[in-house]
Amino acid sequence: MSRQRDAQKKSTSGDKALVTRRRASLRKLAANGRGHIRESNEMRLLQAAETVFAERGFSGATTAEIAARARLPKANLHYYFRTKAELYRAVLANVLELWLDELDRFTPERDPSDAVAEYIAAKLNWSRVRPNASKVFANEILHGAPFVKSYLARDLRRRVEDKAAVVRHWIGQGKMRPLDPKHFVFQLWAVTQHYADFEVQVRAVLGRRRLTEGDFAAAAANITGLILQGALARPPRAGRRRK
Amino acid sequence: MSRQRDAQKKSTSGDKALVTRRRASLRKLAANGRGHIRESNEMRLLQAAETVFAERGFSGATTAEIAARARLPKANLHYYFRTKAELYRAVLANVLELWLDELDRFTPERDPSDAVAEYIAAKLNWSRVRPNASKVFANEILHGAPFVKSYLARDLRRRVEDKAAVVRHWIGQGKMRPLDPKHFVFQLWAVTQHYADFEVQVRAVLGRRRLTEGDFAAAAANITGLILQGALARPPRAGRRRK
DNA sequence: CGACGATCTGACCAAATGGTCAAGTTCGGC
DNA sequence: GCCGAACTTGACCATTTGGTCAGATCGTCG
Repeated sequence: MSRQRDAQKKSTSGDKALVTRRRASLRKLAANGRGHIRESNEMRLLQAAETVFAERGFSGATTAEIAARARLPKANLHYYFRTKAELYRAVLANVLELWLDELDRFTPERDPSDAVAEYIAAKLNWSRVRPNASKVFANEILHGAPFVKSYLARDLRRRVEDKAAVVRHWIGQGKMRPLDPKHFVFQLWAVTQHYADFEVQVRAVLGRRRLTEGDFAAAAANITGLILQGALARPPRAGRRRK
Repeated sequence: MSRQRDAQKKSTSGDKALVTRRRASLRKLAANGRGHIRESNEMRLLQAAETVFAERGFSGATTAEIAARARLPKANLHYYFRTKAELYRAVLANVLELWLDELDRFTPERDPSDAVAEYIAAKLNWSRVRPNASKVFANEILHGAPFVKSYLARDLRRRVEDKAAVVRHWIGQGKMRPLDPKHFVFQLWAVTQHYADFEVQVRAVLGRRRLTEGDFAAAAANITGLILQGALARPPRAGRRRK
């Protein structure tokens, strides 16, 4: 819980006072081993909210539906989260935390093929096990990122900048084709998130009622093959020598 | 206008009576050379609606805002489009029409590298000149495609089935690597739409206030390079010279 | 146990919003 | 210029919905 709250404080600017008050309250309670009711209820609300926000978007979601899904009276929801926006922010903070770290597989020492393959597998796995997180984020971005614009411009941008340097390093080593590192990252994001965000379309085209584990395996294999062959430098042997 | 209406009739099941009535009225007027007021106003409303739906989603959009953007009183909007849902359907129909045809570049006689490169360029171009169309569609899919689910399962699925056959043909000819054709199509969609749907994120990471033509050119080059090298069979001879 | 803060909740409210309507005004063919 | 149809629009309404509140209940520490 506190992880999520900290992330929230980091990534959003509004409601400082509120957050501070709530955190103080939490700390005191946590120290006493109390507050487990709060923790449990916030958990349920966040989970319900993730689902409802994913299905209906921010405006389409109603606090009544979220509360119902969490099996709590609506007034209780507003006891834990002052406003719908605050609840939404909390959900977003969870997702951002999830997303951000995956890029850390990109380090100069590693082999790009390993790092990229792992990244694809990991991201695709999130799309499978927590599609709603992905959808909430996608929805937020789609509508202009009103809540996380500053986060994107700060943290995310810096992070991608770092990873772009790594990719450039790999290129310099002759391990990858010369390509634009940032666009390369966009393309990784695009293909992996697609299976969560556009799930309905994928299902419709494949004629599935639900995407199976096999579908995701096929997707992973395809993406990995495409990206690796598309982005890695061709192996120097086999009669061809590059660089 | 009639194109859009037909597409709408094809792709949605509800409101048959309404559509029929409106179409009859339209036909009569068109025959007399009248109805230009209707045409012009519907146009403005559709355009305004595309923007607002893209920015706010279906639930977030208000008929008042759409009307204001079209510089018409709200009651006037409801004169041309009975309900918000009907207006939304009309916007969607426009987009679907736009999307569907691009896949037709995939024909067995063509060279896959040409077809794919063209497709990427075309799709990316739509992302640039009509990002809102893409966003409306993305939003619809993201939230479970309540209005177009049947369209996806019918028309789109068949279309992709066809094109998958073409890809298989190319693979059989040794022009492409053996890969899953449908997933290949998903990946094409993903990377091209990303630049419209996640525009804010792309802008934030690139540090742009607006995506320039140059950004799109870079994206196109990168995607094309990645996909072509990733999906085409390696040229049999060592000295490369294609086209 | 008694106290006190945390938690719970039904009832309520004001604002926003989709949609209606009736009384107009304009248009274009005759 | 007349007439019916197309179009316009301010005023209005019912519903939905985010959020409030006061009073009740619970949990636990001293």
